[in-house]
Amino acid sequence: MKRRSVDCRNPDATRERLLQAAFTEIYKRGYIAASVDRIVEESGLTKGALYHHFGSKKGLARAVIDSIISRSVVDSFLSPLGDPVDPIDAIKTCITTKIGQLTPEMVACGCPLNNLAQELSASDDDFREQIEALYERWRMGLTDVLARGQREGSVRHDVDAIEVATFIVATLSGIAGFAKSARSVDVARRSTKILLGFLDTLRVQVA
Amino acid sequence: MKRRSVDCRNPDATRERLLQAAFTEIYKRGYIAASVDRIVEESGLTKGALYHHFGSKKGLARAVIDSIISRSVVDSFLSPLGDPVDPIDAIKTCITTKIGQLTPEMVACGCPLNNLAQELSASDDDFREQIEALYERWRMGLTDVLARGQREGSVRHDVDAIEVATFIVATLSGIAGFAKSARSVDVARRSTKILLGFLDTLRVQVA
Amino acid sequence: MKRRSVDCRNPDATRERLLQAAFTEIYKRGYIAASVDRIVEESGLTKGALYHHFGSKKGLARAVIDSIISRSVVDSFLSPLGDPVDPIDAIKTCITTKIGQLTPEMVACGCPLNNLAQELSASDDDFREQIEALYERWRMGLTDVLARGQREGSVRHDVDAIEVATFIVATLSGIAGFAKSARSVDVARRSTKILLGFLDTLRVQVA
Amino acid sequence: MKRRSVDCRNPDATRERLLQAAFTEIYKRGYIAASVDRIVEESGLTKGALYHHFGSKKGLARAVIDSIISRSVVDSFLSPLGDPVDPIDAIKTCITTKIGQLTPEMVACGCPLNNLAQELSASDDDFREQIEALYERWRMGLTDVLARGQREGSVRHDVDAIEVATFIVATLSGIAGFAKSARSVDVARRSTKILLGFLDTLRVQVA
DNA sequence: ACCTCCGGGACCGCCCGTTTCT
DNA sequence: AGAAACGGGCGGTCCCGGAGGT
Repeated sequence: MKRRSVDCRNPDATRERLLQAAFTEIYKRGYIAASVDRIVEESGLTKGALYHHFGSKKGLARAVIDSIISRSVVDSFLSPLGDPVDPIDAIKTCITTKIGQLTPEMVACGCPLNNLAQELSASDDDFREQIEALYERWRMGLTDVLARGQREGSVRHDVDAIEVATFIVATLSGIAGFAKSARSVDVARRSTKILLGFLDTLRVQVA
Repeated sequence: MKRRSVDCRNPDATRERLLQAAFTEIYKRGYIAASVDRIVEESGLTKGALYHHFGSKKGLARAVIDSIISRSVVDSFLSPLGDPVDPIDAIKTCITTKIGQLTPEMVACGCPLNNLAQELSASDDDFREQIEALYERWRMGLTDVLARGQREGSVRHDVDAIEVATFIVATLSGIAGFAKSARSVDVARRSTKILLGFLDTLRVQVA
Repeated sequence: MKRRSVDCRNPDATRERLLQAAFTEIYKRGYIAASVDRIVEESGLTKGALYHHFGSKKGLARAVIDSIISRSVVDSFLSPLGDPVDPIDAIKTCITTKIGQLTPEMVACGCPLNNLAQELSASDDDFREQIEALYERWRMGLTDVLARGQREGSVRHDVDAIEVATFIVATLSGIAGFAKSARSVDVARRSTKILLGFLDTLRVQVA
Repeated sequence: MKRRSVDCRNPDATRERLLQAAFTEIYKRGYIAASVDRIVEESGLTKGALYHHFGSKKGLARAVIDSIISRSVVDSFLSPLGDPVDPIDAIKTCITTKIGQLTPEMVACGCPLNNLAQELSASDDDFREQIEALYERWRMGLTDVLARGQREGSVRHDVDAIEVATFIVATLSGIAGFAKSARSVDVARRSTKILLGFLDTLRVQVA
C-alpha cells in the first residue's frame, strides 16, 4: 500500500521524526496551541504511530523535554563547565557563546524550556516536576563549578553558591523571555552584559 | 425575564465583573486554555454581554491587560518610585514590598504579565506589542529614577540606566518564573536577595 | 445564512427533533454504537444545538429515557390499569394489546427499555438507577392493581403481589429479548400465551 | 526476542488465554465497548497472536460464544437434564442450583448469553444466528425432557412442550436481566420462586 | 506461531462567535 | 443591554486491522 515513511519499519527513526516535528510545533505555538494533527502531518506519519510511541499528546511533549530540550541545556550550559578553566570564565563563556548564536528568529521564539515552564508549571504538576528537575540539574551544575572556584580561591567565599546559581538561571530565563517580548536581540545582549558584569563581582579581588 | 446580574442595566459593573472573571480564568489557565464559556459562567453573565462589551475573546484579554494587569504594575512598581527618596532605596523598597506580600499561591501562579508575555509574544503580534508597551513603561520608570539618581550623585555614572533598568525587569520576571517552576517562595526570596545586593553595587561609593 | 431547521429559534422543536433522532439511532444500534454525528445529521441540526440542550451523549440518552421511553411504558402498561375493570383482565388486556401491535421490525429491535437496561446496567450506575426507577414505577403499577384485586376478592390472597408483579415485568422483558434473538413474532405470541395462562391461575376460583 | 507467554509456541494455551481474557472483557463491557487492545494486554499476549488465531474481533467473540458461553449453558442447563429423575424436578433442580450459586457480582453483570443477545441480535445477523442456535439447543433440551414427562405421565398433556420450554428460557433470561438492573439477588430469587410455582402447575395432579 | 509497528478513520467533546429576540 | 439558541469546525483519544519481520 502506501508507505509514507522513507523506510518503513524503523521505530527509532519514526520516534525521532515525531519528536522533531513535535518540538518545532510546540516551540512555535506552545504546548496547548500545538496540534497533534499538524505534528503528524509535518512528520509525514500518522496518529497511529504517534499514539503507539507516546500514548498521548502529553506523553509526546514529555518525551520532547526529556530528549531534545534536555540535551540542548546540557550541551549549552553543563558540558562546557567541565573544562578545568577558571569557573567564572567558564560560565561567562557559556553565556556569551549562546548569546552569540542568537538569531532574531530564536529571540522571537524564546527559550524552549522557559516557554514550557511558564505555560505549564502552574496548571500541570507532572510537567512542572519534570521541568523543575531539569532546572535543578542546570542549577546544580552552576553551583558545583562555583563551589570549585571557592575551593580554588578564585571565587569569593562570602557568596552562597546555590543562591548565585539560582540567580543566574533565573536571570537568563528572564532575559530570554524579556527579549522575546521586545523582539530584540539587542535587548538580550545588553541585559546579558549587565549579568556578565555582575559575575565579575564574584571574583576574589587581586590586590 | 431572567435577570442574573444583581442589578441589571449597569454597563460598568457588567464590564468589571467580566474583566475580573476573565483575569482569574486567564491567570489560572493561560489565554489559550481559558474558556469564554467558563468566564461567563463564573461572572454570572452570558455570552451576549461579553461579546457586546468586548467583541471577542482577544478583545477581552486585551482589556484585561489594559486595565487589571496594567494597574497592578503601576501600583506596585511605578507609583512608589515617585517619592523623593534615594532612587536605589526606592527601587529596593518596591521589590522587597512585593516579595513580602508573596503567598505560595501567588508564587505557584507566577506573574500575570510574564505569563501572558511568554505564552503569547511569539504567536500574536497585537498581544506582543501591547505587552511590550507595558514593559516599556515599567522600564522607563526605572530608567528615569536611575537617571535622577545619577543627576543627584547617588548612582554611579559608569552604568547605563536603560540597560540596568532592562536587566532589573528581566531578572524580576525571571525570578517570578523560576519560583513558579520550583513552587518555592524561598527560591524567590533568595534570588531576590542577590538582585538587591547587585543594586547596592550601583551606588556611588562614599569615601 | 443557512437555516437548516424548518423554523429556526424554536428550542422546544429543536429538542424534540434531537430526542426523536436520538431515540431512533439508539434503538437501532444501542447506546454505545450510536453516533452523535449520525444523530445530528438525521435531525438536520448540529452538534452545537445538541451540546447546548443536552450537554453530552449521555445526557441526551438520559433525556430519551426520561421522555420518550418513559412515556411509552406509561401509555402502554400503566395508564390502562387505571380503568375499574377486573385487575387480571386489565393486565391481560395491556399485554395482548401490545402483542397485537407487534410488527416484525419491532420484534427484531426488541424493547427499547430492555435493550438499554441490558446494555448499560452493568457498566453505568447513572443509567442503571434511572432505568431501575422506571422499572420500579411499572412494577408498582402492577403491584397496586393486583393488591386492589386482592381487596376486591378477585385475586388469590396466597400470592405476593410484589413478587408476581416483578415476575410479570421480568417475563415480558425476557420474552421481548428472546423474540428479538429468534426474530420471530410467533415465538413472542406463544410465550405470551403461557404468561396469560399463568395470570389466570392467580384468580380466586369460583366454585 | 521477547517472549511474554510463559511457554511460547503453545498454540492451544495461547488460544485459551485469549478466549478467557476476551470473555472477561466482553462480559464486563459488552462486545462493542470491549477493546482488543485491553484483551491482548490482559492476556499477556499481543495482537499478532489474536489476529493469527481469530482473524478479527468478531471472530474472537464468536469463538467465545462457541466455547466458553456455550459450555456454560450446557453444563448448567442441559447436562443435568439427562438424569432419569422426574422431569419437572430435574428442571427445577437446574434452576435452583444456578440461583443458589448467584453472587451479587454475577447478578450485577447479568447472564453472558443474554447480554450478548440483547446487544447484538438486532444489528448483526451472524451473531444473532449463532446465539439463536444456542438458545435453540437449550430450548430443545427442555422440550425433550418435558415431552418425556408427558410420555411417562408426570406432565400434563394439555400443555405444548415447546411453548413451555420457550417460556422458561425467556423468563429465566428476563429474570437475569431484571435482577441486573435492580442489582438485587433477592429480586432474582423471588421471581424465580414464582417460576418454580408455575412449573408445579404443569404436573399431572395425583388425586 | 507470534510480535512490533503503524495506517487511516471515527469517535465525542468543546470551542468561539453570531443571530434572534426581549 | 443582555439572554439564549445555535452553527460549524477542530480538538485529542483510541480503535481495529494488516504489513513486515523474527
